[in-house]
Amino acid sequence: MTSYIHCQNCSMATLCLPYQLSPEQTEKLDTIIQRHRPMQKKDVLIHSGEPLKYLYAVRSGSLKSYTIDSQGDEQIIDFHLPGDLIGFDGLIDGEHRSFTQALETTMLCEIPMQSLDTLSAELPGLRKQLLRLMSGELYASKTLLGTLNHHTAQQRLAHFLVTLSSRFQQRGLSNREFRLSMTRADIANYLGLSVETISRILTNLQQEEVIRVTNKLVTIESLEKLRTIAA
Amino acid sequence: MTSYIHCQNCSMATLCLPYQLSPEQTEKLDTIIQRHRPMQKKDVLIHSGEPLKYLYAVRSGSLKSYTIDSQGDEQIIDFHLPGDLIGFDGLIDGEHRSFTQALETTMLCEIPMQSLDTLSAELPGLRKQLLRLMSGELYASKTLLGTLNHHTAQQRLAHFLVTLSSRFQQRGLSNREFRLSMTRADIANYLGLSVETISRILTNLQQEEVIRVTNKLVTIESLEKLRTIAA
DNA sequence: CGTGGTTTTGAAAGTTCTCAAGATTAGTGG
DNA sequence: CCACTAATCTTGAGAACTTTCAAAACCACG
Repeated sequence: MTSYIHCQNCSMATLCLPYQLSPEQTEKLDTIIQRHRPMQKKDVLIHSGEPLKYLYAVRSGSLKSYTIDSQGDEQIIDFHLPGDLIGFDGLIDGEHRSFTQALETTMLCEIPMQSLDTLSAELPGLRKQLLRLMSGELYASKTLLGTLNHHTAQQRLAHFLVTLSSRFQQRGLSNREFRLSMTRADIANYLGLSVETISRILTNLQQEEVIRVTNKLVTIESLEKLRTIAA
Repeated sequence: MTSYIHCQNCSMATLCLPYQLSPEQTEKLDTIIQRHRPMQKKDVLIHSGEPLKYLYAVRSGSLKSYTIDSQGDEQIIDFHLPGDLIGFDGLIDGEHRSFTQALETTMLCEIPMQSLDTLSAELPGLRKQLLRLMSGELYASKTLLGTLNHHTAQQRLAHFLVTLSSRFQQRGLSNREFRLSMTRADIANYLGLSVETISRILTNLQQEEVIRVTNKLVTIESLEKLRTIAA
């Protein structure tokens, strides 16, 4: 056993493709997976329009996905945390549909699409998990749509923080205290608000003793209150 | 050959699961597909929380999918046209995540999820198309997210009409003139606007000679202008 | 320790919403 | 086929929320 990372000993396995696979099957999956070179903050992993040869799984760090609109502006559509898979939106026609950029130092696994397809013919659990992961992303995206459509700025930001909190918890991290790897501008863009509004609401939530914010570090003082606001 | 509908002679086949399947494979797919009883306007096909046993393909008519928020209000997340598949958001845990209701008289095909999975092990083209369809829905959902987030009410509605137009065109119908099976309130809800705003903007677009609206019937007088506005 | 990027805060300006009422359309039963 | 009722749609005016513009404070990196 080398010190290299394998699906068999990856702490994100239950969130990722191996979920539902037996140890032997996981080993099989592991053989098709490659490690990607480490990425530094601001490095771009995927350019929109590129052929989709690989899916990527986040091992550590975080990234944002975005499109560029007709005026050349970014439209952030996703933040990726460890255990997330990246690239599903390109399966329509085999071309990536968005850009993906590292928000901090980030490690990734690289999964050749073709091998994955071949293997999924053989492993029902893998097929199922692929559909589950896409379905989950679809669900998150539609939920977000509902949230943004029908909620105030404060509710949107609260929803964002609650969602982040539970994603960190799923990953074995604290759901009460975490670091925002994205800027306020990124959050604003993602939620369809202005930077100033994000800043003001963070200040408000702090005054109401729902959260505490120190630069990038967020401490949730009352998750209950935050959930109530988000509802 | 009976008069019954089969995948082999369905005009929506290229938008639906049979895309990429050979005639023999399509026939195989057809054997697992059942016809669903016709639905009338306001009939509810799917209740949120129900176990997902079937995916549904729209043959004719249209439907809306929505969730109910904590205040008991509808949040419309999708409109379904012929050729669309319904149910993908429930694959996470085998439970439907939203309600789906007919907007008019509607015919559906019923696809048992289990048989579909079994068959997809055998047919790579079916696997691929399943992923394509989900990916397409994901892409549409994220694009919409970007649109709603960063655009004005007029841009949103224009985008909605342009998207509908091209969906009708894909289905062999006119992209210049079509009937809105949903109410203004449904559109407003979907786009995160108020009914009044929808009404006002439709009037504006008419005055600017971009579209003509007579009740439910929309005629696009300048698709080019509409696209420019939507951008 | 300076420089650039990020965040915060204030005040004015816009866009969209809410409320209210009237007009039109669709659906139902006689 | 008409009349009636409920639902949908339109239009106006004031209110509310969020944005934009502007400037200062803060942080991070070389």
